[in-house]
Amino acid sequence: MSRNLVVYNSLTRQKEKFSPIQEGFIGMYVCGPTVYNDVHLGNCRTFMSFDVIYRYLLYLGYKVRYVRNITDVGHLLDDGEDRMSKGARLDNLEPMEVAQKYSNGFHHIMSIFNTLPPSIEPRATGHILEQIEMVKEILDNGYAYEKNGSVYFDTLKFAEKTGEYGKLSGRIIEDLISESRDNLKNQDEKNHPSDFAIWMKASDEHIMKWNSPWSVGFPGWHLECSAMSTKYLGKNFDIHGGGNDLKFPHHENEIAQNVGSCGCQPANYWIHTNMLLMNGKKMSKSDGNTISPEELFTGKSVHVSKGYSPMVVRFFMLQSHYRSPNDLTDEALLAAEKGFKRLMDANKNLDGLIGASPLETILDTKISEIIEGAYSDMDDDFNTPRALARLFEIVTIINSLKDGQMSLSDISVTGITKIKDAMRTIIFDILGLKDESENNAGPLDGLMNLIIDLRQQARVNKDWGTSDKIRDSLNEIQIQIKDGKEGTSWSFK
RNA sequence: GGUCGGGUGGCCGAGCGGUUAGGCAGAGGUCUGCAAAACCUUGUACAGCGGUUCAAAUCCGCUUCCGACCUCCA
Repeated sequence: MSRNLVVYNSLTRQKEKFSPIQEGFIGMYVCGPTVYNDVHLGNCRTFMSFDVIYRYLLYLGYKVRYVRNITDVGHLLDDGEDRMSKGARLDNLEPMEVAQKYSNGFHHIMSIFNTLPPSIEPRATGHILEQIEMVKEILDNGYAYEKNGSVYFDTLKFAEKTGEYGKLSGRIIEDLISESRDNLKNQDEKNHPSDFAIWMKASDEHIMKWNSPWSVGFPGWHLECSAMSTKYLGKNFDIHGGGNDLKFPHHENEIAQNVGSCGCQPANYWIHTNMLLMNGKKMSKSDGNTISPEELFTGKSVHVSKGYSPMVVRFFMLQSHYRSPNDLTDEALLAAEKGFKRLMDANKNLDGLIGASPLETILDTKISEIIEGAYSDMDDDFNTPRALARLFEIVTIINSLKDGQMSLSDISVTGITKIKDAMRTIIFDILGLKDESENNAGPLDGLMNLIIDLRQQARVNKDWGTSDKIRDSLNEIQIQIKDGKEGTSWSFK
């Protein structure tokens, strides 16, 4: 915590020095998925971005309560039907079955991408009471009105009295009047087009509904995040995050609900991640420009020429800043795959290195500067691409030491230890990458050692026919033989 | 149409007043029985036009192209 963390705050549109409400503790709320179908890669990018943020805050020594919700009710489609109900109707399942099924899938993918689980993962349906309470408070404060069993947030009145509405998204309420879409359900019940439902009366055929003072119905989308963040992090907490497509209306309305119920700003810092593009276009569930994690891993998609491992994908995403759009292309993934391998190989090469200088050297100093630079990059609004660039400078040094372009006497014992610590802390703890090649242990290793050994004998006997046959045959089954200075190794192609 | 954010070398992608970003590809070299792999070295850039400045990819203006949001989205 001695470092100076700076974060970009969407609320003020500038980088700000980060200081938590309570020294040493951080409350962070991130909008999670609506579990009505499989996660797509765009979702994954957002959660990986916040995973790195979470990991870095932990690294800095903060005790972080990371809350990421699961929305399983209240999210309306264009025709007014609840997403969950629609999923249930199509699959002939209970709504809770749909939610469970896709929550499981979501967790599975998140773990494949090596993201840490949040501290609390609350569900909207588990917090109906809290949401009803919040509707009451908003009504009591005069920022909502009831119409036919539904309750709407009064954006005009709220904007007039508090001047708060539109701050986050840079929206002006007059513009909202003329631009609002008019095809939403119960639009005619609203006093003002920018008003939004915080409680909706359910129709008879609606499956997910609860009793309330106003009607048998369900909470509006936006409300669950306001209620749950308040419940678990308090009325005012440190960080609120989400994809930047949630800025409006979701986050704007969330702020309105929080301010409207308790009179205080929910979060001090708003962090928004940018979109994942594919071939230059926004990746989105609704317009078909999408690739699922499985398709990407297996290569079974028209968008990729082959499969890419989860860590290659994670590395690829870390190579761009979380606030920049990231364009996923086959070519870019191919480049990331090679770069990631180089990074992992260098890390492994470290094991064989021992510094020979008893004293601190010029190289030691240079390395310390690079490492400090990498941490400074993380301090600067979690700049992972820059931190990664610094690591590659170290990669070159490691390889030069290993291959003899640099002498081991140029570096001290502690210099090597420093590199090892920093590489591992940054790559694995902070960036959350994993060395996937370490999963190959078992009988295969022994078998390969035997084959390599036999080939080595043939080579010693200058039996090139046999040695080349072994090499070429293995190559055909996607195993690559690598003859190096200190012996032969192998890997999957 | 409104609001916001962008256009950086063959590709991806940082930087946002003076410094080598980095990765991939390309070129040269090292190693090797040959090859592959690996490693080292290295060229190439800031959409266009003006302006401010000793100095601009970085600030300002205009032009042009692209993207996001504007009540489905992470």
